[in-house]
Amino acid sequence: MSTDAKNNTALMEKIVSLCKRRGFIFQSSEIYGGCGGVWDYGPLGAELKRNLRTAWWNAMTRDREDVLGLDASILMNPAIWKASGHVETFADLMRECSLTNKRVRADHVDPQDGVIMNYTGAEAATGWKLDRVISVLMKKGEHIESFRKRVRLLIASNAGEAAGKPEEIVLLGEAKADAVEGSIDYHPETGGALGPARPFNLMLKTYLGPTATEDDVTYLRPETAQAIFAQFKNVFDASRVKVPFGICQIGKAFRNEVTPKNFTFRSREFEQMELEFFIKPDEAIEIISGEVAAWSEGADLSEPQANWGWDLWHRYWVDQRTKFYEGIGLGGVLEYYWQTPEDLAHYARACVDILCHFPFGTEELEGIAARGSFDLTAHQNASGKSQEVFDEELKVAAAKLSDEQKEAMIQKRLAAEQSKVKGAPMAEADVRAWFERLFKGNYVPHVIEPSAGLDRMALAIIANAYEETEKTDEKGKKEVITVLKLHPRVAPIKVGVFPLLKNKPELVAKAREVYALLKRHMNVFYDETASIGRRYARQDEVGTPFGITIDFDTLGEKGPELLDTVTLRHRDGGEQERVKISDLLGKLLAEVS
RNA sequence: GCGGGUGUAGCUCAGUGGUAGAGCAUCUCCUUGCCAAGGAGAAUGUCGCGCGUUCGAAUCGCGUCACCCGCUCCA
Repeated sequence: MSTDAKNNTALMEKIVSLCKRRGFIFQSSEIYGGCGGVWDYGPLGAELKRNLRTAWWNAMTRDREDVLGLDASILMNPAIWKASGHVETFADLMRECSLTNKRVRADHVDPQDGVIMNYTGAEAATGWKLDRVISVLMKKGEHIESFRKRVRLLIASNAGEAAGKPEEIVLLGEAKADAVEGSIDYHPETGGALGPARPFNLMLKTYLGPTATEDDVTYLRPETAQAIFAQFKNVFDASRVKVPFGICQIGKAFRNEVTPKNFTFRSREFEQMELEFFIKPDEAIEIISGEVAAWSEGADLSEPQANWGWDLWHRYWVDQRTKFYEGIGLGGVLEYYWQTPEDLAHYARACVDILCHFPFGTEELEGIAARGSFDLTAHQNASGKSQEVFDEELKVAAAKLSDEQKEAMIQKRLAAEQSKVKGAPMAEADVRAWFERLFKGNYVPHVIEPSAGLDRMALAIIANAYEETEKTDEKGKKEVITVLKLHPRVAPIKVGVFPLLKNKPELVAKAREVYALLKRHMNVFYDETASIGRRYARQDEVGTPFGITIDFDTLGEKGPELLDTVTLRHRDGGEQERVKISDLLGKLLAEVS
């Protein structure tokens, strides 16, 4: 491992340790030896997550007029997961290459010809050993030396750093076995022997109903989005909204990750915050507004416009989400990855990953995808229930189009279908049928989906707030001071209240008074033990942005002008100011909300 | 899933076959007039879990669980 990587691993370990020590995050079921890939939030972690949830909910729905909230259940009719493609994609039997662990679908192995070569194991100069039989297919026409080189490379890449350089790996007990033709027991690319066929379903299976038969199988949702699509029509009908509008939801989702790792970053139970923002198809915009606005560098994205198509809406949401992250203190550490046409799923038109710097690398916090009408159409087809909306404005505008204008739109779309990078083009008859509905004012809305992970967000906040400084005291003793520079809006504790000395009842009484005053409005921590410096330090370590100290001036000992004033200490920089108790609440609320 | 590593007090770690330790943190009392001060005392672990070897296991062996690192996976 490089020095950087070691430092980053050490940093991550310190963060994990702080999280446990101070009650942010604990390992699940720890007293029973833990439980893989799941984590519990302690008192401070619960507050942090709650603050993030509230910030997201306010930004996405409460502060807007065009987004509605939803709170759907985790368990749903399994037909939803069939329609969405989740069951099909992950219920397949897969076989794993014994050399590289690359997986192939069991029913999709191309037949191979060649000679089977067996080895009893392998070893390396580093002392590393592989003590199991390796069976690899030497393909027809492959030279024995290039074959051996290839095997060494595959072994090295799977063993990681322990095995050292590939060319220094020694293959043991080489033995030529049978020649095979049309064998489906070897990986088509690597030639490694394939293991038994096993299901690799990333969804957590459960039984709905006490009889627990195969008929009762359902899944814990692997994402919250599908519930929004499934309830789209109900929300639409119940809320007197018009497209464009959105539905957002916060909730738990579950995935049987093969390898949970990086603390809470990839876990099997996690919380998502998702918005499905429904928009008109571009063709509808063209009919109503005459044209679809084009994006250019520096375009004004602050206020949505009637002539925006999916591209501008997509960029608008990237902009909105960026502003959100800036508002919780993650502004400076974000990166963006615009997926290329090759990266994109066949139904997606564009997808931006918002990435954030973590000690273990730059990883995805949120994905913002333009998914067209893929999801609603899939549910419309599978359920047989129309997911179309009727748009009066569109119907009126379409009625004014000439037949030539209509045909020109159809031709334009047909050409676009032919030049698709991924997926089959839509048949002409289907395109014409779709326009037929559109001209009458009916369409299935398209969607922009900003999908964020709450646990990742919480981890990003903690990791990026973590700061160590070395301090030397009067005796020359060096010590490391840890500060979590959390944004006041997300900090679990907003302010600490301290009497300067606990053996002076007047100070304690006054401090309790201030504590009671603030407590009803924010999370406040009262502390009277140990020295004032230590109390400040304790709060710095958990990211409390403010400290209030009640001293003898507060009691009026230095004159009436300081009576009922306190020291307000700022975590970042440590500067102090004298504030009247009556001004405290307003001043603090402005900072923390 | 494969390979490597780790697992001892809340945290960081020492302890390699013979009665479980240190520093920090925690709690109590005293002291303390603004940035991890000092004193006195207290509490805290069947050494991840199970099985085995041994007169005797934190220590040796096997298994298992969890975490970390490297592969792999991540719709």
